[in-house]
Amino acid sequence: MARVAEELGVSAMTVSNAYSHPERLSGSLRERVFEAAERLGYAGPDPVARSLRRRKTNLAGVLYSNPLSYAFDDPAQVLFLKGVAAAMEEAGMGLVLVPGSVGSSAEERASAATEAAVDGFVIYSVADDDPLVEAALKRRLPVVISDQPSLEGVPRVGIDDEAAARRVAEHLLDLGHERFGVVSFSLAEPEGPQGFVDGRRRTSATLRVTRTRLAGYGAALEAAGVRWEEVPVYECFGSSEALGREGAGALLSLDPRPTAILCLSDRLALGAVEAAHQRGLSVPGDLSVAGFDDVPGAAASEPPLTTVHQDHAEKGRVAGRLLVARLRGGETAEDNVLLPARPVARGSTGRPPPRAR
Amino acid sequence: MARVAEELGVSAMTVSNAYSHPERLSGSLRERVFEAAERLGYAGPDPVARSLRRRKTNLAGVLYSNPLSYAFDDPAQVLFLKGVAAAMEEAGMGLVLVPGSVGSSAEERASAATEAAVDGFVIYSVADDDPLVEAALKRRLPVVISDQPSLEGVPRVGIDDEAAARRVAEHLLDLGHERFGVVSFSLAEPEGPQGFVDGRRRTSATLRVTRTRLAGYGAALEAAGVRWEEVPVYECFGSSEALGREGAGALLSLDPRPTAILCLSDRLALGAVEAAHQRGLSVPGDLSVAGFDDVPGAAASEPPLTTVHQDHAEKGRVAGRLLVARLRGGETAEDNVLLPARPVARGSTGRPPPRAR
DNA sequence: GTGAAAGCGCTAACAC
DNA sequence: GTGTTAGCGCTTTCAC
Repeated sequence: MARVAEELGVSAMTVSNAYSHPERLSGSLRERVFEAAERLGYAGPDPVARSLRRRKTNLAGVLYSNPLSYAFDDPAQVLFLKGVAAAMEEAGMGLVLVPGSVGSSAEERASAATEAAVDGFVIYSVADDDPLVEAALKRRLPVVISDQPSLEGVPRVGIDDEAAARRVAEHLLDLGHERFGVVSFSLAEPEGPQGFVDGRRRTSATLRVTRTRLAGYGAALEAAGVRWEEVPVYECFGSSEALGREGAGALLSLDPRPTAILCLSDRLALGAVEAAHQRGLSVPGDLSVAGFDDVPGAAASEPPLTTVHQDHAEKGRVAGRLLVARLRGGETAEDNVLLPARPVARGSTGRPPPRAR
Repeated sequence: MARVAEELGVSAMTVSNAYSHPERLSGSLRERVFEAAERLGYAGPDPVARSLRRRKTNLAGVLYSNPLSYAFDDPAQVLFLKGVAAAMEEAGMGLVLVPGSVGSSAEERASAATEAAVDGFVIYSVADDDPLVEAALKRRLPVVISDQPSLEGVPRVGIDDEAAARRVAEHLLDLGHERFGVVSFSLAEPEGPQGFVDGRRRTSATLRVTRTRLAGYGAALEAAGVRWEEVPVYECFGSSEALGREGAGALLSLDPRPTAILCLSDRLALGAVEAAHQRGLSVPGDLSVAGFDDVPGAAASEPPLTTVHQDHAEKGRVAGRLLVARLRGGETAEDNVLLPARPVARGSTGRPPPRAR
């Protein structure tokens, strides 16, 4: 910039103004500045220096606990990102996907939050005790959390997971089911071995969404006289079709076999349906399967998946807008947005097989 | 930082070193620095100031010409982003999604490239004459282009679009088709009215991918004695199922009706299949439809879609790695990576109906 | 409408 | 091991 100023015999300030405050210059001088810049190969004010001086980057960071590329595998997460991106775009801001975790140690993850040059964070679905959260908060930048954890004084957007879970379970109960199984994603980080989960781990899970959904299932089942303690819950460390197959496979090997499987995500549920088919069981004839999320594809699967609908893109959009509001307006009212979610009964659930009643 | 240093009676340099060069400090002093920082609410070196001083941000920008949220609608783009993200994560870098374009004027788009605080750009599928490209190049930062445009001296990763298009067209020709129609996405930006495209616009299109794929179709058809000039090409301004329905609808209203429709993307092709079904035409009985991209879902559609397979995630990964290599290694050999792409014949193409032969 | 001074928060380079 | 100096490139403030 100094070189451009020198070339023209004006001060650096004038060059700066040409870019940042056009109205403070005569049109012709402004033209001359741009022309000289072009000649000297000056592309305009350095964004980093400008950010330092202005004390804002115009960038929002998105933080989650998985490797970046996972975020693009899960349709629910993609929709969420889409919503956040839309909100940022509205506000003329960019989105930074912070490198999650190559080695993925807790420390490394925290440092991602510490070292990101952003004006604020959207934290997406992270464990209550993830050091990421503390690190982000320590920056004293505005933060909005989606889904989890739920933190005093930090705006959060999510759904009523417990009520939604309760209502899918009730749907299955209404159909007459009595023997249940659950395929869950992680209850806590870091991940241990996969497998069946005892009662203590169920209630002490550090992933709020998992804990709350399980609590919802439990409440519904207990209310109907099913002993929740005895319902097998298989914990998978992730949320993919393959894991759902594995989890449901374990449940279907039990004797007696469940007639209904509740899954904490649609991807797990889609895998559960596959597992049933592999064993020659029909869905919903022999086995009912319910998912959670209503991702695109749930309605189109064979059979169409009973699940809980929620608007993931909207969740992201709201989270993004909440962050922008904080960034712009300083302290707004404390927000804790609960978006609607409702069970959708489709073809994958039906009455239990006669011999099982 | 100064406050922390003062608190401890050491220099700012020592505090800086505690964070950036741990080995230059005694362990105990380092501990004391962190402890004082904690007490004073200092979260560590400001990332922006650090970036200014070190002259690197550890961020790569991704540039495309559509609004950010579009990128999350198209499965091919999501996979591409996933690949870029994976490459960045490998390198310990973050990814910036630069706000495309609310008002979306060319100038605004260019300014996104001018004002992004990044170390380099991945430019994804942008028109030859998009000012975005010039703006990014002017920054003199490393740039890698995916798909388009194709620029002297700028590394590019893509597929051989022309050859791939030629081969799908040949597949249809081999089946015996003689009456073709094409559903294309945009030939140029900015977008004009949708509709049928004349020969001049076909060859002067500024979107290289579109131009090249059309050229591939044309070459195959001409070689088989079909007059390319007379093949109707319907241009849609985007690549969605809805647009594919519209474009195919227009083609199916022609008399004589095409027996084969070539689509420049799978989403368009999926829409074309719907359009046929709406009209009571069977695919491939009455109409053959071929797509391009082999997105997840193409194989699972009804009927499974004949298309051109390419590995979008790999494309993103290669683009990302190329950028990282430039960033790290300075000038590497000029790269122009062509990834494999091959036609995949599935259920949506078959022999033309007897009465049409 | 233009410019001088000051400083955003940090760290490379080099002493000690 | 620790400190000093200097400066990354810009813009806010205020004077002219």
